[in-house]
Amino acid sequence: MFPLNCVANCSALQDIDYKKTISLMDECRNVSPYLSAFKQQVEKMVVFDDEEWAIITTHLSLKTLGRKEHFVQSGEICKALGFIVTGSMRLYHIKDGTEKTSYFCTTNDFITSYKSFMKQEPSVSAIQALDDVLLITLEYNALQELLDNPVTARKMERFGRLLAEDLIFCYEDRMHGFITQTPEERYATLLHDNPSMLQQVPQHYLANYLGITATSLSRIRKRIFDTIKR
Amino acid sequence: MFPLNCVANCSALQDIDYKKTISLMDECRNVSPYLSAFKQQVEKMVVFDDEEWAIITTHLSLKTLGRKEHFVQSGEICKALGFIVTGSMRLYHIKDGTEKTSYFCTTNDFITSYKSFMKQEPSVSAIQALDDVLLITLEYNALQELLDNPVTARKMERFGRLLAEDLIFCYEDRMHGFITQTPEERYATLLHDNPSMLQQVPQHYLANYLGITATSLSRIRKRIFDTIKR
DNA sequence: TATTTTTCTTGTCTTATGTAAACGTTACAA
DNA sequence: TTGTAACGTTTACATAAGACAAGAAAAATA
Repeated sequence: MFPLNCVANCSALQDIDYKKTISLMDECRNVSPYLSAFKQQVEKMVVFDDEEWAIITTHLSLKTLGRKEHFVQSGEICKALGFIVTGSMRLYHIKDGTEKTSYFCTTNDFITSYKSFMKQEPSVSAIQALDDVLLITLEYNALQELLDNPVTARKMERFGRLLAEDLIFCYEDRMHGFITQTPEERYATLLHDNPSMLQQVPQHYLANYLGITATSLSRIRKRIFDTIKR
Repeated sequence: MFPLNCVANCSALQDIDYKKTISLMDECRNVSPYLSAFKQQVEKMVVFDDEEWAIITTHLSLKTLGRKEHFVQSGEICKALGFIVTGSMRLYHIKDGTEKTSYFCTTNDFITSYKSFMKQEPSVSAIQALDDVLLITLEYNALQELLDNPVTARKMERFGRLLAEDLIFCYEDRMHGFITQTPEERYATLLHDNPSMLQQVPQHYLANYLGITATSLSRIRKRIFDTIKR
């Protein structure tokens, strides 16, 4: 297991020094010990053979983020697609100076600021670690190389398509909830479909995700749990 | 120009007879006169050469829908990806017996019930024509053939990826609106970014799209236009 | 352990929204 | 012309949500 605590111990360092430290540490680190979960998730979509994996692997990097560190800042270009080996993250927007969380990712999920990454333009959203996080990353240039390489091109296009489609399915469901359900129904649905998320994530983040305020979510919870008791 | 009025004139016929009529009419119709707009939109994403277009074209069909006719019904498997040559359509869900519109498409847009089409499973949403509509369609099996054909496979995978990505960009923006904006701000944004849509679409559909009731939208409009007058 | 920060709940007040129903207008068909 | 259906607006009323503030509880940190 990767010693995540060594990251946490550095968290008093300033942002910039800290990042340098990590990137130097990364140089010495090989992706391979953490590849199995990554391969497993990728091969749910496309099965690559050994030759292809050999190429892909050389295009991957490891990245560690301490709690509250950013994968992308708002206004920055998102440089990589991430795969979360351990930990969890949130995606948020800034509105009137306050943060609005709109998405969560956890172990075995892929994460990126999609439009920013694919178009290499400044991101409107930021992505931040909720815990200490270990990521496998695929940088934009590395992805382009895999899409250009005749050995990997065809399957990488397909992988990209299926990854995008999964995100669409997720958005379709979520949008469906916003259009057809009340905030209370959306919370109840989440409680039913994804109870683990509710325990891992601070409520005020969750409130944003549901499109309401933290105050309102607290009252919804009270309403629901009072009803259950009765 | 395609004589859409001939479709409208049949609209008194029962659903099932009507559909038969149209499908018979379709047999005699060649896609080619309507291809240019389609090609233009596709080639914003991927440029196909003549040999590839020749193959693709044989996999396309034409479909006409009269006003209020359905492209997909809720619970049905969505059989095709559509490209709107003329007309406009809406996507809606049913909640407590009432319809909730969640998406609009118009000329030069691609439309499908994504999850249903890609997984060939029953659709949770329905897609209906708002006008008389002329569509170029690509059926699921035809798409699979293009993805299997070595001549077209690589570029079709890419086309699929880029089409999916465009939809993600659209969802990202929309979700951003739901998380960070009030209904009034969402309406104002739409008024600014897409004024033509507001004029083409009935307000009660628009209200659903914004996540509010028609009553509330009417009040919002009154507030906004009163403010402008002052 | 003690202290600080973050998170959650509660209360009050104000405002926006949903529901349901009524009304006027328009488009279309009988 | 008349009738019907669809659409947009308005009203009254009840409810829920937002803003703001205070305090409790929990978690992170020293």
